Amino acid sequence: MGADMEGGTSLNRPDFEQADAWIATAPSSQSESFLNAVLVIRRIVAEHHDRPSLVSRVACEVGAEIVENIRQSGEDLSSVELAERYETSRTPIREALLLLEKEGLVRIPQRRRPHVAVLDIAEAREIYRVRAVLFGAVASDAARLRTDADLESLREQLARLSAAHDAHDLSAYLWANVEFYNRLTMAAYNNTAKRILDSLLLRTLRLRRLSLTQPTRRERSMAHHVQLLAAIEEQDAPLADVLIRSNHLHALAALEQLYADGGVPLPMRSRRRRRQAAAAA
Amino acid sequence: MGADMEGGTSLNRPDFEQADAWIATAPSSQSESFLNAVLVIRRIVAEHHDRPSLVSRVACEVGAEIVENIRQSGEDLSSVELAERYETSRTPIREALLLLEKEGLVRIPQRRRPHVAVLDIAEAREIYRVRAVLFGAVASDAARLRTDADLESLREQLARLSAAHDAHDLSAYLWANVEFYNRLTMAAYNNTAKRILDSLLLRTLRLRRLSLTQPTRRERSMAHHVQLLAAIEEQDAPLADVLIRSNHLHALAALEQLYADGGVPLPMRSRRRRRQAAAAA
DNA sequence: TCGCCAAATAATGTCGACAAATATACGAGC
DNA sequence: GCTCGTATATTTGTCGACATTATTTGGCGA
Repeated sequence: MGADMEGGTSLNRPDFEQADAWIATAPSSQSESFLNAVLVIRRIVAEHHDRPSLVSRVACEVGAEIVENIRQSGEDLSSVELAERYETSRTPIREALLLLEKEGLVRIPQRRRPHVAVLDIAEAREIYRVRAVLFGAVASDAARLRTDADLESLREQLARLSAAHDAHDLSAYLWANVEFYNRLTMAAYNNTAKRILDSLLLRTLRLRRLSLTQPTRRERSMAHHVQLLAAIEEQDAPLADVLIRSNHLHALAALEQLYADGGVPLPMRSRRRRRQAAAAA
Repeated sequence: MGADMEGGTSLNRPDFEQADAWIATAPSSQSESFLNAVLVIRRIVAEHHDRPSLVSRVACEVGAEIVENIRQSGEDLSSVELAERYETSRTPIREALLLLEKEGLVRIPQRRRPHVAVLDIAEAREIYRVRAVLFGAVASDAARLRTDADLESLREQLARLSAAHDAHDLSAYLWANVEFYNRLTMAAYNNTAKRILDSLLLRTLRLRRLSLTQPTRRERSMAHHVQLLAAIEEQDAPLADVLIRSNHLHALAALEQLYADGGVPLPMRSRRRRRQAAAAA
């Protein structure tokens, strides 16, 4: 999806330049990253909506916009605006927003406009703590239960991760990372845990790109993945557990740093962008 | 399972005798247990719906019926039926069902009737494993972070638990147990973890009563709580961790036993109860 | 000029209706 | 008698409309 023309209305995704700031190297990978976001979100939020229903389409797209920081934290998500934009009634929009609320990307207060959920450092801390513990258990299980096919799948993904790392392609690295964790959780054969981890991942995905901006963080992350896969190959469950927990705590520390330095662009106090009287279809 | 009488309309809560089978001693605590279920569900599913909105009312009541095994596993939850029963349109019903789906009590396949989620042993196993790990971390945190007020609250609740145990009141014991865990998770000051644990608890609440039917299980559970509180009082985080994990694994073992013995009344293959033309208002 | 209160505006929650899709009942064929 | 295909009957997904409730605009007073 390229430039959203129709220059006047504020309905289009704004400030692409801002998004640019996070894409370190490959400028053309913007839309590709967005597509990745849509795919991941579809996997997580619309897993049961097998067929491309209306609500799943809206949920995926809006969710991707949030994850890609096209919609800023706290920004209003008026159901009528979205209904106009997707040329549908408000009922499916409402349901899509409910799906996104379930994943923690959107908040829907009673009788108030839904808005993009804000992720303060306290909540991020909580999420990372939970993820660390759960991921530890999952990695531990994966180390014990993984099949050869799982192992092969993980190796393959690690190669992609490494390639993205070498190419200094931040966006590619990010999504390869997500997919690596996806395969890892699958290897533990615990769908309940996977669901929870996926949901928690989604919540912090907005910050992930920020955190990986730091080169030292990326180095550490890459090294970590190599170690982790080795531990799983050797079926060293305790080591896998400790490794992944440690990595999460480091990632959290990096995030705390970013928040402390004001590197997180989040404020935006819920003032609604004025709707222009938009023309026809 | 008991007689599915289908006397007049099948819209009312049926087979109270069936519920009776699980209430070991106090026959009058039936409705009280239902009320407890409603309260707990309101706390969990409708936490943001502060004001008593329509959807929260429906969600709480239907959810309570599921948890109390008044609605059987797999039973259809037609939105028109519910709309009739609550004298409202289908829109709020739909949203209420979505809320319950989010908590795993209901499944809503596309273009098919929603139905009470079935909880097979595999999923129960997954849930208990996740809960064990997460609860371990939470208990660990609680041991370190608990304030004196938290401690007092836990002691008080343990007393109630003990009283219910001495009175052989299964239902009271069950709900006191739920509240004890609620206070415990609060003492860890991690709302994300609490939310997840609450949701997982809700999913297994239906089975909990079954599991506690076994007297030895109740003895063990009671003893466990005493030990756990002691560990938290002494700020022995590792001990709290191990204790709660161990308890969960024992509970799971009891469940496996029940499933193996066919003690779980769950089957019911989604055939819809025939609607009778119900009369006026 | 700034802050508080009231009218006006816009958004949400709910409703009843309709089209598409599914589940049920009925009847034919073996 | 039982299984399979077809017609009927519900049911879901979506829509546009309305009442109620927030939000914003505009006015008044200090």
